[in-house]
Amino acid sequence: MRTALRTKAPAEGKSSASVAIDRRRSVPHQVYEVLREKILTVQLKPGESINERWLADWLGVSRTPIREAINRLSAHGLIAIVPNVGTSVSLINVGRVKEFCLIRRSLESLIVRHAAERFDDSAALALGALVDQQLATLEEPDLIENIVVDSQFHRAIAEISGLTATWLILQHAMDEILRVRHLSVRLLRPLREPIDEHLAILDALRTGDADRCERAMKAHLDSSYKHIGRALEQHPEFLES
Amino acid sequence: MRTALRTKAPAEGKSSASVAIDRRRSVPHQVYEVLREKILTVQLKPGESINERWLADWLGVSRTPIREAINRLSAHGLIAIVPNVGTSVSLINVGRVKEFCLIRRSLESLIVRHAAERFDDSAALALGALVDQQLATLEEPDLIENIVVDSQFHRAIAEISGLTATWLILQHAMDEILRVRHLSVRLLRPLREPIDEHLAILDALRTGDADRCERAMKAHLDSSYKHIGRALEQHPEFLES
DNA sequence: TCGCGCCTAGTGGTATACCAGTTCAAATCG
DNA sequence: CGATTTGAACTGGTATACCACTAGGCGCGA
Repeated sequence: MRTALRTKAPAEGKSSASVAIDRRRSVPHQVYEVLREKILTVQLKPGESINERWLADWLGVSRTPIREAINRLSAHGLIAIVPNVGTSVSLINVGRVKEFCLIRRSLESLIVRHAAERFDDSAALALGALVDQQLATLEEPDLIENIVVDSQFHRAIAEISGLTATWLILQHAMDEILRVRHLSVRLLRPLREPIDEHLAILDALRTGDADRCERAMKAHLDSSYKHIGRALEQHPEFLES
Repeated sequence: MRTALRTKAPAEGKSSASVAIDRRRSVPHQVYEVLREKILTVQLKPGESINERWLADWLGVSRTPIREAINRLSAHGLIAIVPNVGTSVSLINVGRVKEFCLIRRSLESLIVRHAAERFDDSAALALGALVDQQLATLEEPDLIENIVVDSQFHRAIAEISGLTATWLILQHAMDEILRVRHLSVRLLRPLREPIDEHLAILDALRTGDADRCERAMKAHLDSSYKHIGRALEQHPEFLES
């Protein structure tokens, strides 16, 4: 529990960060992005402790922006802060993940319905390209690239729908789900099924039939839900309570 | 724009705050609650500027916890921070409010369906009491009490459903809507219709028919949507762009 | 040897001082 | 008299020092 980030930076004089902080943009925002990335990809494992002072030294900034970033992550449930005790990457709460899947199902249905109304040729082109890109990932040995493209597909639909606030909310729910998917990223190979489901959604969007779109999306997310359940079972060491 | 909070505290030596900060609980959290309350009830009007240092003096704490609270409010869109310029209460973005109504419709449907499955006698009792309480507010001259009880009704359903994360997300979306409702709080009297709709939802819950519950909830929210639209039209001075 | 209590190191929380950028208005020059 | 410039006041952003509290190890006493 104490090792945490410590092992990574062998005390090289000053700020040996692999991730450079660019002073032009908001420092707290960059710290937030860096940590979020590392948590979602499970480079920072659930339960690992986080030390504000160490992070500050590592990134070459003061504790203040670090605290700000950590507070945001804590608000999203990715980090658990226990006053006077310590901060650590949140364990995965199974109930929470399942609830987020429900939320996702609900909001992505809303999104795809709106996307159906605003669908046009350029949207079709963009989604088609993403499906092709995802097909290419079938050759990859692990899931990592597949997950990225998969997320981009859903994001693209959200952009077509124009529901930006909804996407923002959804993204926070997705974070927890994404983390679970990354758990087994090295063990599994990309599958064909989800891509076929994406194609089904794209076909539905082409017809402009909102009900059909919603059905296709729900079918896709329901099958995704099963995979998530399996991934959770394989990693009981990261689960809460 | 500069007057803002200034006018309120006529420089009375030290910390003339009407809201006392209790050192036992988290200071930033309390500051957050105080500001959120004042923004949602439109005691702090959209567009009003906010001064960190003034707030810090007023509440008798340092700027650090103030900044933390303001950052959280900014993340939820209630406050707009412009670097090197100033911080102010966000103007109301009509598109955003409408989108939040959609999100609410979506998530409250999810919630009421789950509540239908977990509905029992004690739940019926609690909701019944809230409807009675809301009936009592019909005598009140303004909406303020009515809005509070109305929110409690929806919250109670969320608690019955057990979907705590969903309610948390929903609450953030509701904040923006609540602010709009408070705009015309002094002008309007409580109406009978929404209460009847609440009764319809309660009846549907009693039958345990999830589909019927969802229909009742959507009908309720759709009629609520119309009222919100009207409230927005009456206050163009607070709207964005 | 076992158990209790103290003590130190380390945590997050808070206060404060300083910095860079922006605004607005007064003063100065044409 | 008007346009321009310059500077003071104020903004949010950052760094740093200090504080209260906890955990866990170490030693002392039974």
